[in-house]
Amino acid sequence: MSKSSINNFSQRVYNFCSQIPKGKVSTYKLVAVASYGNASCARAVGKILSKCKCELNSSSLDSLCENVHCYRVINSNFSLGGFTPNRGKGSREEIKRKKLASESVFFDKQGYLLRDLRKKVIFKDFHE
DNA sequence: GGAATGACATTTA
DNA sequence: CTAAATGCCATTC
Repeated sequence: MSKSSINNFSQRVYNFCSQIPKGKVSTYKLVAVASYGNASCARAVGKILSKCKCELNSSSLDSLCENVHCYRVINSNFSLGGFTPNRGKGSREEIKRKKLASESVFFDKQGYLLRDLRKKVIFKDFHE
């Protein structure tokens, strides 16, 4: 019951996230606006993406994330956010940064998107 | 149906 | 920029 009613939400979240092109990133807020109409459900978006099977087995770092592009979604304040609050080397946040760095999207040592890139790599042009 | 949860956002200090 | 407090909402227990 609780699933079939608003399940479109999860569908849209995955759909829009897969629209983010390589070399660009978006935010939970923008995904929320695109999939729900406003940013109030940004927190729910994160919960959905947390289950996009981004389990990183030490064997294969490049997992199913490639299909969902969930690592291309960052916080609205341009910080990496997401993946896990656990910081330090070897953490998932580190891997998220590496993945984005491989697409020329760099973050400073504090975990914030470089200012020069903020108006260039933010993707917001979602479509149905 | 209700309480707890979380890869968030905004405001204030 | 950091930190704390408050609001938000789909999902989960």
